[in-house]
Amino acid sequence: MSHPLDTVFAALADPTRRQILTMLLEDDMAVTDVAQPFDISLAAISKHLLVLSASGLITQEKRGRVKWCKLDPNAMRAASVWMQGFGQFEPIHLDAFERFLDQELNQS
Amino acid sequence: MSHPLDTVFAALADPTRRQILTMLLEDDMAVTDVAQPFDISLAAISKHLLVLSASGLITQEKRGRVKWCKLDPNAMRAASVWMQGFGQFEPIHLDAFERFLDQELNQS
DNA sequence: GGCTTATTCAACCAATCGGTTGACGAAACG
DNA sequence: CGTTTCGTCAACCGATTGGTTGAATAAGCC
Repeated sequence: MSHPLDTVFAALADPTRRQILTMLLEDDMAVTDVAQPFDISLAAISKHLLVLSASGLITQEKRGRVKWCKLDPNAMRAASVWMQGFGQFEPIHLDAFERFLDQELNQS
Repeated sequence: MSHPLDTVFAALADPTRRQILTMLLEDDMAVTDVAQPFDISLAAISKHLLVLSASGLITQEKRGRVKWCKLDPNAMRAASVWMQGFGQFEPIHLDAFERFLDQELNQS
């Protein structure tokens, strides 16, 4: 019975889990493949993935004997929105938007 | 020897600490005043504030016998940038930017 | 000087966390 | 069929966490 943001931020607080998330950014992965770059046990990785899916940061789908892990952007978006709600700093991706803006302005 | 994001996200994972941060959004506060809305001990609040300042989310300055707590946006910005670096979702404040964009495009 | 207020320190506690190991279940291979 | 591969489960471990209390420090007030 804890706030969703509790579990999302807690999940993000661990460097192994953050690295897993960045790996999943490239492509969906099976549990064993996720574990490959780390030198901790497969069981430990399995637990990390459980934490990530419990927080909603990833989803897991079992096809045959392999379980596929994929990013689910919703939870991280919620956390990001909470932060932005703070309004203490300029919106991110300003650069990208300015480039886009320049492009739009100069093409006509 | 942990990554800065470890401590920032860990600090954000606690609802009491997040509430303290939102309180500090209104104004700087003394430790005792921070503690007032919570029904946990002052010592517990003091520890929470230590966690927040260790992570860089707030700074504390002692003037006389009272210690003032104020938000420091840098740490949260770093965390927000990390999230946005994921690029899995539209940048927040898109609305504001689109309004700005429209304005720029239509004024010439 | 003596009381009061502000805050931290120190010791303790139960619960959670990140990791291990070994056994287990279930799907694929030959 | 037997074996290998994929992944989880269960029990355990030491460290950390969020809380408590009571004492200690330090600054302001009358």
